[in-house]
Amino acid sequence: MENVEIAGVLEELGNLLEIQGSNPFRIRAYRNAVLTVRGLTRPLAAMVEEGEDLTALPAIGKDMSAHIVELIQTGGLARLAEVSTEIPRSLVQLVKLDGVGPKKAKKLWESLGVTTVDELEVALKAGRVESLAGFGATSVAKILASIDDFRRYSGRFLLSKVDALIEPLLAHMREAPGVERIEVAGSYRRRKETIGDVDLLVQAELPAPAVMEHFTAFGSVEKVVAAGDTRGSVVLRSGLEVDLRVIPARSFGAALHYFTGSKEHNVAVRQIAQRQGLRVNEWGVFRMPEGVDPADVGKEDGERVAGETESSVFEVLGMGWVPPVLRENRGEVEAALGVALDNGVPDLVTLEDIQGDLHMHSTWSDGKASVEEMARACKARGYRYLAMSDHSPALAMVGGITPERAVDQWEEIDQVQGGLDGITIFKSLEVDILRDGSLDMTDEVLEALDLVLVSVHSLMEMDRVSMTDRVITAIQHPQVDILAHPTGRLLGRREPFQLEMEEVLQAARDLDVAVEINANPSRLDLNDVHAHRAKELGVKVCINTDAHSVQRLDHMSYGVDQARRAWLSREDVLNTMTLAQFREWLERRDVTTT
DNA sequence: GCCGTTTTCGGCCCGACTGTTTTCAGTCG
Repeated sequence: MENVEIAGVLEELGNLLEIQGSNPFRIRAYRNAVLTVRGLTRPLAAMVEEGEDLTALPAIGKDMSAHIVELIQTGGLARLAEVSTEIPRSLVQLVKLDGVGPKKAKKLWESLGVTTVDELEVALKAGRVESLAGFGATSVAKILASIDDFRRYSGRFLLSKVDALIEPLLAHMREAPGVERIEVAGSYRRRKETIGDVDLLVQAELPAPAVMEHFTAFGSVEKVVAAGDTRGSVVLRSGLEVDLRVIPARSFGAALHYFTGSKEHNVAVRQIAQRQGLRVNEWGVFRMPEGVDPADVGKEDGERVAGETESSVFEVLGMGWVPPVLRENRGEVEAALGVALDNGVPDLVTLEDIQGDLHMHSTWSDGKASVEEMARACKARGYRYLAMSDHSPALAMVGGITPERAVDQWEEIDQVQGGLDGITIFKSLEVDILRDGSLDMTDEVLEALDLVLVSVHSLMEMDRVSMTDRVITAIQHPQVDILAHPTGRLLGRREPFQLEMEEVLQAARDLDVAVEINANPSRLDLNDVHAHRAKELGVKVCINTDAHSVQRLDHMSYGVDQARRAWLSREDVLNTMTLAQFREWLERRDVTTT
């Protein structure tokens, strides 16, 4: 059993215990164990195999260790089976709804027999919830709205989750007999924020029954939906559907292009081909014989002119190769043809271009690692600078930094800096934007900081006009440098709050404030569309991880993918600057006022 | 349920907001 699956089971058990009303500290123990398991780089199954003591891991004690061993050895967990006889497992879905927590879920179940989101919707609409103690008309409306959000995202997986789920599958498939090459196509290859299902392409000579057999025999397969000669489809225990296609070498590039999509991109490319008397499908690019009805043509009829490599497909159509992240039919086809843009498809920013991470937390607020650990980890990632930006006091639950403690933290930063060369630590804070747009920190501290990030963490249900005023008021403060996670969205969990992004971006341009692409895979906020707009307006975009642990500094790649999907180049991104350039940027207002 | 230790059990991040109440439980972060 894979680590992600183990984490999933422990998480579900913890959630069920919470609904049952179990000791809250026991619940937290489960959550902490889940964090540990998710953060491991080695498979627990291998550690158990080698007889390692799992209780040496943080947050894993006697019971958790036993749970994990049981899961690995039996594939199941008796404790979970036991709990699910007392309480329906589907109740954990209710808790994911905004406005429904464990107590309300339990009440809905005990009073009305509601066990699923569908049943809850029926009960809400029948007016049976409103009369329950603790519920009212307002909460009914709120829950109904969050059911809509829930539906919109159900069945989709975060890109980071898919990364974790398919890595073992890819390793498994590399060992299949006759496999020459493996690629993941689809929205995964385009690096979309969420993924519906996974399209796996395998290059092998047909027929290749052993490849399909190997595929369906993968350990995490729950259900085999289809298993033919060239195409198979399975559902993994995680609920992720994976389609496999076996493709001969001569067609691999064409298939990779075809199955990478997007559908809209493919349509546009096929139109280009048609104008040139060419036909593009997943088997290749073909020149059609004169005077033949296309309806009578087989999949590989005509003269094959391309298909073995993906770039050959573009080339034969007179196009440059288009990076998958751009294939949304948003101008990339024209750009690759050299008709819409002078310089074709832009040179996109890469992870290697990133010189620093300007948003992260330490144990001074809710981070897991010390200032020194974070700084050393940034240095290990090749960065030249970082900003230590813990929370301000309005986020009391995370122990935000008061003006007094800020001064103490600076001392520690100076000490760490003194023992560390090759990387520069900027003193920063992620300051809360309060209801009226004022900032949750004294001007004295703000002026003393190297860099100020601001963000909204509360009162997210304001109307569009008030929220827009609030954010613009905040960035008008003369010390503000970066607007962090501008819309507050949490993929699959919370919609972005109401915000007139165009006004905010224009204000950011006028005020010379940068906007963030938060690289946390659950946020990716700004989205690709807004980040692209920022580029058009000349607003600097900053890609930050918002890491709360050393491990999560690696989320940077998700932020870079998002920036690439937004067409951003190195020069559009603030933290690709050299240290000297960035220092200069920090002084930009002083320069313009003199 | 984990952890650390005062080595065998007590501590474990908690304040703001909301909608429901009529003094606060539940949710959120």
